[in-house]
Amino acid sequence: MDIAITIPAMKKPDELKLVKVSVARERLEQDILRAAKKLFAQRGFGGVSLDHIAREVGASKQNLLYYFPSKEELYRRVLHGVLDVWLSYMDALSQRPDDPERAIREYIAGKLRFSREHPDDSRVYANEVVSGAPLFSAEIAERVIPALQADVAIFNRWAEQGLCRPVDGRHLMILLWASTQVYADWASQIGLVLGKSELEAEDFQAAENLIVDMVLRTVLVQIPSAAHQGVAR
Amino acid sequence: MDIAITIPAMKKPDELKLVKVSVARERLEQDILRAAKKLFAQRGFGGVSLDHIAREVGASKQNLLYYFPSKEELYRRVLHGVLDVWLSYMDALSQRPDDPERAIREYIAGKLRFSREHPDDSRVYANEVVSGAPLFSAEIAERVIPALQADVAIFNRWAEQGLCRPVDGRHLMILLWASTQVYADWASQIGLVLGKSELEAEDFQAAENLIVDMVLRTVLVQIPSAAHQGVAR
DNA sequence: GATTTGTTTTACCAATTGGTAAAAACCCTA
DNA sequence: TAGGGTTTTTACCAATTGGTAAAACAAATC
Repeated sequence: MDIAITIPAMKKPDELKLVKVSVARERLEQDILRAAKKLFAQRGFGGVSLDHIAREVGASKQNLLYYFPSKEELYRRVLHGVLDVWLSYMDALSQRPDDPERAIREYIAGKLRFSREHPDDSRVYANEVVSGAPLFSAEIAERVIPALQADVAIFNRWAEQGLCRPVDGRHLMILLWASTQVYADWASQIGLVLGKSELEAEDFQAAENLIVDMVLRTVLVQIPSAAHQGVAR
Repeated sequence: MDIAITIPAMKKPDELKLVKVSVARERLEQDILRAAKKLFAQRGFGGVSLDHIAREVGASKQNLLYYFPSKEELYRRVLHGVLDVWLSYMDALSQRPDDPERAIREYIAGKLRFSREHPDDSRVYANEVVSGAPLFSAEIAERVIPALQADVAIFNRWAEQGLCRPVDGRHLMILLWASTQVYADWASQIGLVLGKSELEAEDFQAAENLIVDMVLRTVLVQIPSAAHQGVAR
Protein backbone atom coordinates (compact mmCIF):
# COMPACT_ATOMS: atom_id res chain seq x y z
CA MET A 1 0.00 0.00 0.00
CA ASP A 2 1.71 3.13 -1.20
CA ILE A 3 1.57 6.46 0.49
CA ALA A 4 0.59 9.02 -2.10
CA ILE A 5 2.62 12.13 -1.56
CA THR A 6 0.39 14.44 -3.53
CA ILE A 7 2.34 17.56 -4.35
CA PRO A 8 -0.19 20.09 -5.66
CA ALA A 9 0.31 20.90 -9.32
CA MET A 10 3.50 22.78 -9.97
CA LYS A 11 3.92 22.92 -13.69
CA LYS A 12 7.58 22.48 -14.42
CA PRO A 13 9.11 25.62 -12.97
CA ASP A 14 12.78 26.10 -13.70
CA GLU A 15 15.32 24.40 -11.55
CA LEU A 16 16.09 27.26 -9.17
CA LYS A 17 12.52 28.03 -8.38
CA LEU A 18 11.72 24.44 -7.70
CA VAL A 19 14.42 24.34 -5.08
CA LYS A 20 13.33 27.51 -3.34
CA VAL A 21 9.68 26.60 -3.25
CA SER A 22 10.49 23.12 -2.10
CA VAL A 23 12.55 24.42 0.77
CA ALA A 24 9.84 26.69 2.13
CA ARG A 25 7.20 24.12 1.53
CA GLU A 26 9.31 21.38 3.03
CA ARG A 27 9.85 23.34 6.19
CA LEU A 28 6.20 23.92 7.03
CA GLU A 29 5.39 20.40 5.97
CA GLN A 30 8.00 19.08 8.36
CA ASP A 31 6.74 21.35 11.12
CA ILE A 32 3.26 19.99 10.64
CA LEU A 33 4.47 16.43 10.64
CA ARG A 34 6.46 17.03 13.79
CA ALA A 35 3.55 18.67 15.62
CA ALA A 36 1.17 15.98 14.42
CA LYS A 37 3.54 13.26 15.59
CA LYS A 38 3.81 14.80 19.02
CA LEU A 39 0.05 15.02 19.45
CA PHE A 40 -0.75 11.64 17.91
CA ALA A 41 1.85 10.17 20.25
CA GLN A 42 0.07 11.64 23.22
CA ARG A 43 -3.57 11.04 22.35
CA GLY A 44 -3.75 8.70 19.42
CA PHE A 45 -5.42 9.32 16.09
CA GLY A 46 -8.94 9.81 17.39
CA GLY A 47 -7.89 12.01 20.25
CA VAL A 48 -6.38 14.74 18.11
CA SER A 49 -8.15 17.27 15.90
CA LEU A 50 -6.73 19.08 12.90
CA ASP A 51 -7.38 22.33 14.69
CA HIS A 52 -5.33 21.10 17.59
CA ILE A 53 -2.38 20.32 15.33
CA ALA A 54 -2.79 23.58 13.49
CA ARG A 55 -2.63 25.61 16.68
CA GLU A 56 0.46 23.70 17.77
CA VAL A 57 2.23 24.60 14.56
CA GLY A 58 0.87 28.12 14.39
CA ALA A 59 -1.11 27.73 11.21
CA SER A 60 -4.75 27.39 10.32
CA LYS A 61 -6.56 24.13 9.94
CA GLN A 62 -7.24 24.93 6.30
CA ASN A 63 -3.57 25.49 5.83
CA LEU A 64 -2.87 21.98 7.03
CA LEU A 65 -5.41 20.68 4.60
CA TYR A 66 -3.54 22.43 1.82
CA TYR A 67 -0.48 20.36 2.60
CA PHE A 68 -2.23 17.14 3.50
CA PRO A 69 -5.49 16.21 1.82
CA SER A 70 -7.05 14.72 4.93
CA LYS A 71 -6.44 13.94 8.56
CA GLU A 72 -6.01 10.29 7.76
CA GLU A 73 -3.47 11.04 5.07
CA LEU A 74 -1.52 13.20 7.49
CA TYR A 75 -1.59 10.40 10.02
CA ARG A 76 -0.41 7.95 7.42
CA ARG A 77 2.51 10.19 6.59
CA VAL A 78 3.40 10.40 10.27
CA LEU A 79 3.19 6.63 10.63
CA HIS A 80 5.32 6.12 7.58
CA GLY A 81 8.03 8.37 8.96
CA VAL A 82 7.83 6.67 12.33
CA LEU A 83 8.39 3.30 10.76
CA ASP A 84 11.39 4.62 8.85
CA VAL A 85 13.00 5.73 12.08
CA TRP A 86 11.98 2.60 13.91
CA LEU A 87 13.55 0.32 11.35
CA SER A 88 16.71 2.38 11.10
CA TYR A 89 17.53 1.48 14.69
CA MET A 90 17.02 -2.20 14.17
CA ASP A 91 19.78 -3.41 11.93
CA ALA A 92 22.46 -4.22 14.50
CA LEU A 93 22.16 -7.97 14.35
CA SER A 94 22.89 -8.25 10.66
CA GLN A 95 25.82 -5.86 11.00
CA ARG A 96 27.85 -8.35 13.05
CA PRO A 97 26.83 -11.70 11.74
CA ASP A 98 29.69 -13.56 13.39
CA ASP A 99 29.85 -11.98 16.83
CA PRO A 100 26.64 -12.70 18.75
CA GLU A 101 27.67 -10.94 21.89
CA ARG A 102 28.56 -7.67 20.22
CA ALA A 103 25.58 -7.90 17.92
CA ILE A 104 23.22 -8.34 20.83
CA ARG A 105 24.84 -5.57 22.83
CA GLU A 106 24.54 -3.18 19.93
CA TYR A 107 21.01 -4.20 19.10
CA ILE A 108 19.83 -3.53 22.63
CA ALA A 109 21.80 -0.30 22.85
CA GLY A 110 20.29 0.80 19.55
CA LYS A 111 16.74 0.08 20.55
CA LEU A 112 17.21 1.93 23.81
CA ARG A 113 18.74 4.84 21.94
CA PHE A 114 15.64 4.88 19.77
CA SER A 115 13.46 5.08 22.87
CA ARG A 116 15.54 7.92 24.17
CA GLU A 117 15.99 9.91 20.99
CA HIS A 118 12.58 9.34 19.45
CA PRO A 119 10.08 8.81 22.23
CA ASP A 120 7.24 10.29 20.20
CA ASP A 121 7.91 7.93 17.33
CA SER A 122 7.84 5.06 19.74
CA ARG A 123 4.56 6.24 21.22
CA VAL A 124 2.89 6.75 17.88
CA TYR A 125 3.90 3.24 16.98
CA ALA A 126 2.62 1.94 20.30
CA ASN A 127 -0.69 3.76 19.95
CA GLU A 128 -1.23 2.39 16.50
CA VAL A 129 -0.39 -1.16 17.47
CA VAL A 130 -2.50 -1.09 20.63
CA SER A 131 -5.52 -0.04 18.63
CA GLY A 132 -5.00 -3.01 16.34
CA ALA A 133 -2.97 -1.22 13.67
CA PRO A 134 -6.02 -0.48 11.51
CA LEU A 135 -4.04 1.66 9.07
CA PHE A 136 -0.70 0.11 9.55
CA SER A 137 -0.85 -3.64 9.58
CA ALA A 138 -0.09 -3.86 5.88
CA GLU A 139 3.05 -1.80 6.23
CA ILE A 140 4.07 -3.67 9.36
CA ALA A 141 3.61 -6.95 7.60
CA GLU A 142 5.67 -5.71 4.66
CA ARG A 143 8.50 -3.99 6.45
CA VAL A 144 8.69 -5.08 10.09
CA ILE A 145 8.02 -8.76 9.87
CA PRO A 146 10.72 -9.44 7.26
CA ALA A 147 13.22 -7.53 9.40
CA LEU A 148 12.24 -9.63 12.38
CA GLN A 149 12.45 -12.85 10.43
CA ALA A 150 15.91 -11.93 9.28
CA ASP A 151 16.94 -11.42 12.89
CA VAL A 152 15.39 -14.70 13.94
CA ALA A 153 17.27 -16.40 11.13
CA ILE A 154 20.49 -14.94 12.43
CA PHE A 155 19.84 -16.40 15.87
CA ASN A 156 19.09 -19.74 14.33
CA ARG A 157 22.31 -19.67 12.34
CA TRP A 158 24.29 -18.80 15.43
CA ALA A 159 22.69 -21.75 17.17
CA GLU A 160 23.62 -24.07 14.30
CA GLN A 161 27.19 -22.82 14.39
CA GLY A 162 27.33 -23.43 18.10
CA LEU A 163 27.81 -19.74 18.75
CA CYS A 164 24.73 -19.50 20.90
CA ARG A 165 22.16 -21.67 22.60
CA PRO A 166 18.95 -22.44 20.75
CA VAL A 167 16.27 -19.92 21.65
CA ASP A 168 12.86 -19.00 20.34
CA GLY A 169 14.01 -16.00 18.39
CA ARG A 170 10.54 -14.62 17.82
CA HIS A 171 9.68 -14.39 21.48
CA LEU A 172 13.14 -13.11 22.25
CA MET A 173 12.71 -10.30 19.74
CA ILE A 174 9.29 -9.50 21.19
CA LEU A 175 10.83 -9.30 24.62
CA LEU A 176 13.55 -7.01 23.34
CA TRP A 177 11.10 -4.70 21.61
CA ALA A 178 8.89 -4.58 24.66
CA SER A 179 11.57 -4.08 27.26
CA THR A 180 13.34 -1.33 25.33
CA GLN A 181 10.40 0.61 23.96
CA VAL A 182 8.74 0.64 27.34
CA TYR A 183 11.25 3.29 28.34
CA ALA A 184 9.66 5.64 25.81
CA ASP A 185 6.06 4.51 25.88
CA TRP A 186 5.73 4.26 29.65
CA ALA A 187 8.10 7.08 30.49
CA SER A 188 5.56 8.72 32.75
CA GLN A 189 5.10 5.64 34.86
CA ILE A 190 8.79 4.74 34.89
CA GLY A 191 9.45 8.24 36.09
CA LEU A 192 7.17 7.53 39.02
CA VAL A 193 8.93 4.23 39.66
CA LEU A 194 12.36 5.79 39.64
CA GLY A 195 11.24 8.87 41.51
CA LYS A 196 12.17 11.41 38.86
CA SER A 197 10.14 13.42 36.41
CA GLU A 198 12.39 12.69 33.46
CA LEU A 199 14.55 9.71 32.64
CA GLU A 200 18.27 10.36 32.54
CA ALA A 201 21.28 8.79 30.90
CA GLU A 202 22.04 6.65 33.93
CA ASP A 203 18.54 5.16 33.83
CA PHE A 204 18.94 4.10 30.24
CA GLN A 205 22.36 2.75 31.12
CA ALA A 206 20.92 0.72 33.99
CA ALA A 207 18.23 -0.64 31.71
CA GLU A 208 20.79 -1.51 29.07
CA ASN A 209 23.02 -3.28 31.60
CA LEU A 210 20.15 -5.38 32.88
CA ILE A 211 18.70 -6.31 29.51
CA VAL A 212 22.09 -7.10 27.99
CA ASP A 213 23.02 -9.17 31.00
CA MET A 214 19.80 -11.16 30.89
CA VAL A 215 19.94 -11.84 27.19
CA LEU A 216 23.58 -12.81 27.17
CA ARG A 217 23.14 -15.16 30.11
CA THR A 218 20.28 -16.79 28.30
CA VAL A 219 21.68 -16.92 24.83
CA LEU A 220 25.43 -17.35 25.05
CA VAL A 221 27.03 -20.73 25.47
CA GLN A 222 29.74 -19.48 27.78
CA ILE A 223 29.37 -17.08 30.59
CA PRO A 224 29.31 -13.65 28.99
CA SER A 225 32.55 -11.73 28.87
CA ALA A 226 33.65 -9.70 31.86
CA ALA A 227 32.85 -6.41 30.20
CA HIS A 228 29.45 -6.13 31.76
CA GLN A 229 30.67 -7.10 35.22
CA GLY A 230 28.47 -10.11 35.50
CA VAL A 231 26.00 -8.37 37.72
CA ALA A 232 22.74 -6.94 36.55
CA ARG A 233 23.17 -3.56 38.15
CA MET B 1 -8.25 10.73 45.11
CA ASP B 2 -11.56 9.00 45.58
CA ILE B 3 -13.86 7.94 42.84
CA ALA B 4 -17.29 9.21 43.71
CA ILE B 5 -19.81 6.54 42.87
CA THR B 6 -22.79 8.81 42.76
CA ILE B 7 -25.89 6.71 43.00
CA PRO B 8 -28.77 8.98 42.02
CA ALA B 9 -31.10 9.71 44.89
CA MET B 10 -32.97 6.65 46.05
CA LYS B 11 -34.65 7.64 49.23
CA LYS B 12 -34.32 4.67 51.52
CA PRO B 13 -36.50 2.08 49.86
CA ASP B 14 -37.05 -1.03 51.90
CA GLU B 15 -34.43 -3.72 51.91
CA LEU B 16 -35.94 -5.99 49.29
CA LYS B 17 -36.53 -3.29 46.74
CA LEU B 18 -33.05 -1.96 47.13
CA VAL B 19 -31.66 -5.32 46.24
CA LYS B 20 -33.83 -5.76 43.16
CA VAL B 21 -33.19 -2.29 41.82
CA SER B 22 -29.52 -2.63 42.47
CA VAL B 23 -29.36 -5.84 40.53
CA ALA B 24 -30.97 -4.41 37.43
CA ARG B 25 -29.04 -1.21 37.76
CA GLU B 26 -25.83 -3.06 38.42
CA ARG B 27 -26.23 -5.11 35.30
CA LEU B 28 -26.57 -2.23 32.88
CA GLU B 29 -23.87 -0.34 34.70
CA GLN B 30 -21.53 -3.29 34.28
CA ASP B 31 -22.50 -3.62 30.64
CA ILE B 32 -21.68 0.01 30.08
CA LEU B 33 -18.37 -0.32 31.86
CA ARG B 34 -17.49 -3.38 29.85
CA ALA B 35 -18.35 -1.75 26.54
CA ALA B 36 -16.54 1.42 27.51
CA LYS B 37 -13.49 -0.56 28.50
CA LYS B 38 -13.42 -2.37 25.21
CA LEU B 39 -13.64 0.83 23.20
CA PHE B 40 -11.28 2.86 25.35
CA ALA B 41 -8.82 -0.02 25.03
CA GLN B 42 -9.00 0.21 21.28
CA ARG B 43 -9.01 3.95 20.70
CA GLY B 44 -8.12 5.69 23.92
CA PHE B 45 -10.17 8.26 25.77
CA GLY B 46 -10.26 10.88 23.05
CA GLY B 47 -11.01 8.42 20.29
CA VAL B 48 -14.31 7.21 21.72
CA SER B 49 -17.61 9.05 21.91
CA LEU B 50 -20.42 8.45 24.35
CA ASP B 51 -22.65 7.68 21.43
CA HIS B 52 -20.23 5.04 20.30
CA ILE B 53 -20.29 3.36 23.69
CA ALA B 54 -24.05 3.68 23.88
CA ARG B 55 -24.55 1.95 20.56
CA GLU B 56 -22.18 -0.84 21.61
CA VAL B 57 -24.26 -1.49 24.70
CA GLY B 58 -27.60 -0.97 23.02
CA ALA B 59 -28.68 2.05 24.99
CA SER B 60 -28.94 5.76 24.33
CA LYS B 61 -26.24 8.25 25.06
CA GLN B 62 -28.52 9.99 27.52
CA ASN B 63 -29.03 6.72 29.25
CA LEU B 64 -25.29 6.41 29.81
CA LEU B 65 -25.29 9.89 31.25
CA TYR B 66 -27.94 8.79 33.69
CA TYR B 67 -25.57 6.19 35.08
CA PHE B 68 -22.37 8.17 34.75
CA PRO B 69 -22.40 11.92 35.14
CA SER B 70 -19.83 12.56 32.43
CA LYS B 71 -17.56 10.87 29.94
CA GLU B 72 -14.56 11.56 32.11
CA GLU B 73 -16.23 10.05 35.15
CA LEU B 74 -17.08 6.94 33.15
CA TYR B 75 -13.49 6.72 32.03
CA ARG B 76 -12.29 7.13 35.59
CA ARG B 77 -14.52 4.27 36.67
CA VAL B 78 -13.12 2.10 33.91
CA LEU B 79 -9.56 2.99 34.89
CA HIS B 80 -10.26 2.27 38.50
CA GLY B 81 -11.59 -1.18 37.67
CA VAL B 82 -8.65 -1.83 35.39
CA LEU B 83 -6.21 -1.04 38.15
CA ASP B 84 -8.04 -3.37 40.52
CA VAL B 85 -7.63 -6.23 38.09
CA TRP B 86 -4.06 -5.28 37.27
CA LEU B 87 -2.99 -5.28 40.88
CA SER B 88 -4.81 -8.50 41.68
CA TYR B 89 -2.45 -10.35 39.35
CA MET B 90 0.65 -8.88 40.89
CA ASP B 91 0.97 -10.32 44.36
CA ALA B 92 2.90 -13.49 43.62
CA LEU B 93 6.24 -12.35 44.97
CA SER B 94 4.98 -11.61 48.45
CA GLN B 95 3.11 -14.93 48.53
CA ARG B 96 6.31 -16.95 48.55
CA PRO B 97 8.79 -14.83 50.45
CA ASP B 98 11.29 -17.62 50.92
CA ASP B 99 11.33 -19.33 47.55
CA PRO B 100 12.61 -16.96 44.89
CA GLU B 101 12.37 -19.41 42.05
CA ARG B 102 8.76 -20.32 42.65
CA ALA B 103 7.85 -16.74 43.41
CA ILE B 104 9.33 -15.54 40.14
CA ARG B 105 7.74 -18.34 38.17
CA GLU B 106 4.35 -17.56 39.61
CA TYR B 107 4.74 -13.84 39.18
CA ILE B 108 5.52 -14.18 35.49
CA ALA B 109 2.81 -16.74 34.98
CA GLY B 110 0.34 -14.45 36.71
CA LYS B 111 1.23 -11.42 34.65
CA LEU B 112 0.94 -13.43 31.46
CA ARG B 113 -2.39 -14.78 32.61
CA PHE B 114 -3.50 -11.20 33.10
CA SER B 115 -2.50 -10.38 29.53
CA ARG B 116 -4.41 -13.35 28.30
CA GLU B 117 -7.53 -13.06 30.41
CA HIS B 118 -7.83 -9.29 30.48
CA PRO B 119 -6.33 -7.90 27.32
CA ASP B 120 -8.67 -4.92 27.28
CA ASP B 121 -7.69 -3.98 30.81
CA SER B 122 -4.07 -4.15 29.80
CA ARG B 123 -4.71 -1.98 26.77
CA VAL B 124 -6.66 0.63 28.67
CA TYR B 125 -3.78 0.79 31.10
CA ALA B 126 -1.30 1.07 28.27
CA ASN B 127 -3.26 3.79 26.53
CA GLU B 128 -3.49 5.83 29.67
CA VAL B 129 0.18 5.48 30.49
CA VAL B 130 1.32 6.26 26.96
CA SER B 131 -0.63 9.49 26.99
CA GLY B 132 1.13 10.48 30.19
CA ALA B 133 -1.50 9.22 32.60
CA PRO B 134 -3.23 12.57 32.88
CA LEU B 135 -6.09 11.20 34.95
CA PHE B 136 -4.31 8.34 36.51
CA SER B 137 -0.90 9.29 37.79
CA ALA B 138 -2.21 9.97 41.27
CA GLU B 139 -3.77 6.54 41.53
CA ILE B 140 -0.71 4.90 40.02
CA ALA B 141 1.50 6.67 42.51
CA GLU B 142 -0.73 5.57 45.36
CA ARG B 143 -1.40 2.00 44.41
CA VAL B 144 1.12 0.75 41.85
CA ILE B 145 4.34 2.26 43.09
CA PRO B 146 4.00 0.88 46.64
CA ALA B 147 3.31 -2.56 45.21
CA LEU B 148 6.40 -2.28 43.06
CA GLN B 149 8.51 -1.07 45.94
CA ALA B 150 7.38 -4.00 48.02
CA ASP B 151 8.47 -6.34 45.24
CA VAL B 152 11.81 -4.59 44.91
CA ALA B 153 12.28 -4.91 48.67
CA ILE B 154 11.68 -8.63 48.39
CA PHE B 155 14.40 -8.95 45.77
CA ASN B 156 16.75 -6.96 47.96
CA ARG B 157 16.01 -9.19 50.93
CA TRP B 158 16.64 -12.30 48.87
CA ALA B 159 19.94 -10.82 47.82
CA GLU B 160 20.88 -10.12 51.44
CA GLN B 161 20.00 -13.66 52.39
CA GLY B 162 22.12 -15.00 49.58
CA LEU B 163 19.05 -16.48 47.92
CA CYS B 164 19.59 -14.52 44.75
CA ARG B 165 22.10 -12.29 43.03
CA PRO B 166 21.86 -8.57 43.49
CA VAL B 167 19.81 -7.02 40.73
CA ASP B 168 18.26 -3.66 40.07
CA GLY B 169 14.76 -4.65 41.10
CA ARG B 170 13.11 -1.60 39.63
CA HIS B 171 14.38 -2.20 36.12
CA LEU B 172 13.74 -5.89 36.48
CA MET B 173 10.11 -5.21 37.36
CA ILE B 174 9.81 -2.80 34.46
CA LEU B 175 11.14 -5.47 32.14
CA LEU B 176 8.68 -7.99 33.53
CA TRP B 177 5.72 -5.65 33.12
CA ALA B 178 6.77 -4.75 29.61
CA SER B 179 7.53 -8.23 28.38
CA THR B 180 4.33 -9.75 29.74
CA GLN B 181 1.84 -7.01 28.96
CA VAL B 182 3.14 -6.72 25.44
CA TYR B 183 1.28 -9.95 24.69
CA ALA B 184 -1.97 -8.10 25.29
CA ASP B 185 -1.12 -4.61 24.12
CA TRP B 186 0.66 -5.63 20.95
CA ALA B 187 -1.42 -8.69 20.22
CA SER B 188 -2.11 -7.56 16.67
CA GLN B 189 1.56 -7.24 15.83
CA ILE B 190 2.58 -10.38 17.68
CA GLY B 191 -0.07 -12.18 15.70
CA LEU B 192 1.69 -11.03 12.55
CA VAL B 193 5.04 -12.13 13.94
CA LEU B 194 3.81 -15.57 14.85
CA GLY B 195 1.73 -15.90 11.72
CA LYS B 196 -1.62 -16.35 13.38
CA SER B 197 -4.59 -14.07 13.86
CA GLU B 198 -5.04 -14.90 17.51
CA LEU B 199 -2.57 -15.89 20.18
CA GLU B 200 -3.00 -19.37 21.57
CA ALA B 201 -2.11 -21.16 24.76
CA GLU B 202 1.14 -22.45 23.33
CA ASP B 203 2.25 -18.95 22.47
CA PHE B 204 1.75 -17.78 26.01
CA GLN B 205 3.54 -20.89 27.20
CA ALA B 206 6.49 -20.18 24.95
CA ALA B 207 6.62 -16.63 26.23
CA GLU B 208 6.46 -17.83 29.79
CA ASN B 209 9.23 -20.33 29.26
CA LEU B 210 11.52 -17.75 27.76
CA ILE B 211 10.88 -15.02 30.30
CA VAL B 212 11.14 -17.37 33.26
CA ASP B 213 14.31 -18.85 31.89
CA MET B 214 15.89 -15.45 31.35
CA VAL B 215 14.99 -14.10 34.74
CA LEU B 216 16.06 -17.19 36.65
CA ARG B 217 19.38 -17.34 34.84
CA THR B 218 19.96 -13.73 35.75
CA VAL B 219 18.69 -13.71 39.27
CA LEU B 220 19.38 -17.09 40.80
CA VAL B 221 22.72 -17.95 42.33
CA GLN B 222 22.70 -21.50 41.09
CA ILE B 223 21.68 -22.69 37.70
CA PRO B 224 17.89 -22.85 37.78
CA SER B 225 16.30 -26.17 38.53
CA ALA B 226 15.80 -28.67 35.76
CA ALA B 227 12.06 -28.11 35.62
CA HIS B 228 12.28 -25.66 32.79
CA GLN B 229 14.66 -27.74 30.77
CA GLY B 230 17.40 -25.16 30.71
CA VAL B 231 16.62 -24.11 27.20
CA ALA B 232 14.66 -21.03 26.32
CA ARG B 233 12.35 -22.66 23.87
C1' DG C 1 3.05 46.28 -14.26
C1' DA C 2 0.21 42.55 -15.69
C1' DT C 3 0.01 37.59 -15.33
C1' DT C 4 0.91 33.28 -13.83
C1' DT C 5 1.85 30.29 -9.94
C1' DG C 6 1.83 29.08 -5.15
C1' DT C 7 0.07 29.91 -0.47
C1' DT C 8 -3.00 31.53 3.12
C1' DT C 9 -7.34 33.27 4.73
C1' DT C 10 -12.21 33.82 4.90
C1' DA C 11 -16.57 31.95 4.71
C1' DC C 12 -19.13 28.09 4.93
C1' DC C 13 -21.02 23.24 5.60
C1' DA C 14 -23.33 19.10 7.58
C1' DA C 15 -22.33 15.87 11.13
C1' DT C 16 -20.89 14.84 15.62
C1' DT C 17 -19.36 16.13 20.15
C1' DG C 18 -20.51 16.16 25.46
C1' DG C 19 -24.13 17.68 28.10
C1' DT C 20 -28.94 19.61 30.01
C1' DA C 21 -34.00 19.73 30.87
C1' DA C 22 -38.04 17.88 30.92
C1' DA C 23 -41.43 14.76 29.57
C1' DA C 24 -42.77 10.06 29.20
C1' DA C 25 -42.69 5.24 30.43
C1' DC C 26 -41.89 1.86 33.69
C1' DC C 27 -42.24 -0.63 37.98
C1' DC C 28 -43.36 -1.66 42.39
C1' DT C 29 -46.06 -1.19 46.53
C1' DA C 30 -49.73 0.70 49.20
C1' DT D 1 -55.62 1.48 40.57
C1' DA D 2 -53.42 5.33 42.17
C1' DG D 3 -49.02 7.21 43.57
C1' DG D 4 -44.07 7.48 44.08
C1' DG D 5 -39.92 6.58 42.76
C1' DT D 6 -36.77 4.89 38.98
C1' DT D 7 -35.40 4.60 34.37
C1' DT D 8 -35.64 5.79 29.51
C1' DT D 9 -36.79 8.77 25.77
C1' DT D 10 -37.48 13.05 23.42
C1' DA D 11 -36.09 17.47 22.46
C1' DC D 12 -32.62 20.57 22.61
C1' DC D 13 -28.05 23.09 22.94
C1' DA D 14 -23.60 25.39 21.88
C1' DA D 15 -19.12 23.92 20.51
C1' DT D 16 -16.23 21.23 17.70
C1' DT D 17 -15.42 17.91 14.11
C1' DG D 18 -13.28 17.06 9.17
C1' DG D 19 -13.77 19.05 4.93
C1' DT D 20 -15.00 22.30 0.64
C1' DA D 21 -15.06 26.57 -2.28
C1' DA D 22 -13.57 30.54 -3.35
C1' DA D 23 -11.51 34.74 -2.51
C1' DA D 24 -7.38 37.22 -1.12
C1' DC D 25 -2.60 37.48 -0.81
C1' DA D 26 2.32 36.75 -2.08
C1' DA D 27 6.04 36.04 -5.21
C1' DA D 28 8.21 35.49 -9.05
C1' DT D 29 8.30 35.71 -14.35
C1' DC D 30 7.21 37.74 -18.58
